[in-house]
Amino acid sequence: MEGSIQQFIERYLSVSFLVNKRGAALMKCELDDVTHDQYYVLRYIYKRGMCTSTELADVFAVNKSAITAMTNRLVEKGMIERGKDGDDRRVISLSLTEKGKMWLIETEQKVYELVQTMMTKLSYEEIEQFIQTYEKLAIILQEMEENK
Amino acid sequence: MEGSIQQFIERYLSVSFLVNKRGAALMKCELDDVTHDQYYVLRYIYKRGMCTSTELADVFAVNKSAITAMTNRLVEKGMIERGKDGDDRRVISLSLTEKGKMWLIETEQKVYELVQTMMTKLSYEEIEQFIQTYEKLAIILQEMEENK
DNA sequence: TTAAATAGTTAAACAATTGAACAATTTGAA
DNA sequence: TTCAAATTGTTCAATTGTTTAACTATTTAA
Repeated sequence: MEGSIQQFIERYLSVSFLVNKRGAALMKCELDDVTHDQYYVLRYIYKRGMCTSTELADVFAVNKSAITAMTNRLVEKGMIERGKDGDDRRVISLSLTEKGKMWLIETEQKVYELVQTMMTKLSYEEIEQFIQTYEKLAIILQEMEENK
Repeated sequence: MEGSIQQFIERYLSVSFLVNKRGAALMKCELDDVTHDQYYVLRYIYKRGMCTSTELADVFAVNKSAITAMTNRLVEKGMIERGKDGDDRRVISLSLTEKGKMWLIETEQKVYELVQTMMTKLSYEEIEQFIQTYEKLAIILQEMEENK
């Protein structure tokens, strides 16, 4: 049993790195001017409607100054805009511009096709099970981060 | 059925990004001076015993010049060494130094503990199934890359 | 034999990231 | 109520990973 766990870990480390790297490389082809990380930031803001730097830094597990740099580039590209809102005058809200929304909707289409091509080589049940476990891992990781 | 696939894609995009980011952030704590990417390069060379720049560039899906930059840093850190060998005098072989091997073995221990903490919250069967599907995805991605 | 292909490097540019220092603002305890 | 501590976001300098184009050295093949 011990040996098997070791092998699981070994296989997991190898395959997770590979899939991430190769997946990112494939996605990049669909993203024009926008980088892989920027795409995920745009996605996140779009799904939230609006969010703050601190929230992004928490979600993406990076420093706030990294978020400042990224959002600067996205503002320069006309994809997002900063706005003051709410009672707390320290807080700056981030939201997609019309251009940003248009771009994201178009791009999601292409990315979806890519992921779909990948997924339809698996059975419905296998996908369901895979994603469920993946989601469990996300929660476990978050707990591990908090208990540190 | 159509709608479900859409939801799978959405869930997959969200969760894969999160797990990668957070997993990398947790791992980084165990890696002293070495970066996340450098760790995977060291791992790969160690498992192979020896390899070339071109091979690394293929496996990691990046340009050869990116590999040159990374290996330069690893040579500066004393973790790997370049050697000429074989008949083809263009080829430069990369292998771990003694220091590199020592470091990797120690670090693998810590990383294994981390991954183990994560995995032991799942059942044996669930891990097995998850990794199997993950490995299928790696193969599918490689095929998609070739057919392009 | 020589033109094309291959292995690796270099240099310039950009993106992502960290850490430390900072300004503006809010919160909370004495 | 007041003032020290905490929070939000920014700036700056440094490091790393990456791409593209141009280049050198070497091998392959027509």
